[in-house]
Amino acid sequence: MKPVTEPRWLDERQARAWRGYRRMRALLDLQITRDLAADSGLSDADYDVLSNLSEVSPHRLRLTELAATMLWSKSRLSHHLTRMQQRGLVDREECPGDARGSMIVLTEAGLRAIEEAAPHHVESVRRNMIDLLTEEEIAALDTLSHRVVAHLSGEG
Amino acid sequence: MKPVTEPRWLDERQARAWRGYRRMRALLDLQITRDLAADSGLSDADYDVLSNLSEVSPHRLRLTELAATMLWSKSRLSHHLTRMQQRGLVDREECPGDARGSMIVLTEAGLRAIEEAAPHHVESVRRNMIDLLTEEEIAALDTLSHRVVAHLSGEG
DNA sequence: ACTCCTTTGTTGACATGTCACCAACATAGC
DNA sequence: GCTATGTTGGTGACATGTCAACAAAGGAGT
Repeated sequence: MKPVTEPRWLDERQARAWRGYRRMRALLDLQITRDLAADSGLSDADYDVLSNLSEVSPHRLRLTELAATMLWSKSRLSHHLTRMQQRGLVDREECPGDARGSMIVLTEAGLRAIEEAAPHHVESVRRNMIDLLTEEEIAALDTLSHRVVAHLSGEG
Repeated sequence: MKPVTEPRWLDERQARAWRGYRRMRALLDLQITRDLAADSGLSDADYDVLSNLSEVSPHRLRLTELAATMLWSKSRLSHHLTRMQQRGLVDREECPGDARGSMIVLTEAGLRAIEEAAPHHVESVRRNMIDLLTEEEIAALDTLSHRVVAHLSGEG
């Protein structure tokens, strides 16, 4: 009276693809983190924060907005920003029109950091992933990932 | 005298693919972690450890071996095993033939845990990823990921 | 204005991962 | 046997992430 339904195990190719994805994910992460640290002294998290801030017009965002964009919890972001603020990469400003709010601002040093880091980072991404793929594979990855993202964003 | 070479930025499709991959990675992780915790009370890390142990013949591995398979540092694994050991999922035994060594053994409870977790986990993997992809996309992901893994394993 | 509910960002306690270092041991070459 | 060197697993200090609780505002309905 236990087995609800026989589980639909993955077939060989699916299993290979899944394991490959997981392993690529792990190794790629390690390598890109290493490169980033060596080239720029930034962590992945630092780079993400700086990158998102530098991509908006007056280099500033509400904490909540930034957290939503990055798929981070507000708590995690707040903690991390405290550390980045101590290093002078970002700053907190009062939010006009909402006294609770906190505006996260890219500092001069932060801007310089991301501008110096970006070229190296792109090189790393190319070297370790993008340049290893064919046009078709890039297209497939594009389509496939956006479909999965849509699924995961849409429902729970 | 600054710019070494003009960085080879990603073109539009490459950038879309890269961002999509990153976002899929983040969301998929969150979802699978949530499902795993809800269905089995295990973390990703727990599942990985148990899964690797259950896949070898006498359900036991040297710590170093296990760490290498999982791409974890020995330190991380040692810490995590201490916690899992306190929960009764694994055990440490002396290693015959190498007095330094530590054999990591799957306990009865650990075996039961992974056996109960596996079907739910596969369902989650299917629902959130595999079943969303076409045959061709799975094939592409398989090929592509193994090429990247080979690159990252081969050299630094 | 007042109540009720939500949102915002922060904090502290705790879980987890990283790093540098260490003691115990194995192994090779002498 | 003995020494030099590398390996194994563990440890503590610290960096980072998670979670629940919180104070301070905002905002809707009346």
